[in-house]
Amino acid sequence: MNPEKNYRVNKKFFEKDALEVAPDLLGKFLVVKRNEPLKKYKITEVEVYRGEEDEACHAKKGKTKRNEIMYCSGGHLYVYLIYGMYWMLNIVTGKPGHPQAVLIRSLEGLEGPGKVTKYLGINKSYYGENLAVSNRIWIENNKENAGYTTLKRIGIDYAGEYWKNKLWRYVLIKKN
DNA sequence: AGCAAGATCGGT
DNA sequence: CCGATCTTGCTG
Repeated sequence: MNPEKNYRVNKKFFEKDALEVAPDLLGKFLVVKRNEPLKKYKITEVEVYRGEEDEACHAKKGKTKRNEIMYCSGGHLYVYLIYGMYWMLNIVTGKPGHPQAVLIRSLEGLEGPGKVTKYLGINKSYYGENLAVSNRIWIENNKENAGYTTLKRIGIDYAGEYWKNKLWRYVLIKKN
């Protein structure tokens, strides 16, 4: 009997559309196994990048060596370096051939996508990792229901107004 | 082969 | 507001 198995989010969860997965990720736990003891970090802010038509999405110009994992089935990790310094942690969602991913922007007490990866030690070696089966990173369910707000995405001035204005950033409402 | 840009962050 | 820092992808 492996207790971990009862809590890990399965493959099916990630194979839904990014716009459905993103809000459902809020409140759940990101678990990274490095040095014991195992720690769980509550996901508090995520952002959706969805499809080749999305001007802000890395798949906007089709498949490349960097973004090819986005064309795979949901549950894989899309990790890339930005500004030569910060790793961005994304969870691929949806079905194969429909490039989309959810960026993990903040964890409880750890705000900022660059800080999340730096603190957790996420780097290129996590590219393509499968959250459904990996033994060093996965997502765990949380029973508490999560209220959230939607906002515009950050840092995508290069995308046109239409895509810039999409309310594809999801933030967990803090409870007092 | 060369170059511009980038889903960020911390310090002025 | 500005610089750090380097991989990627586009151009020639």
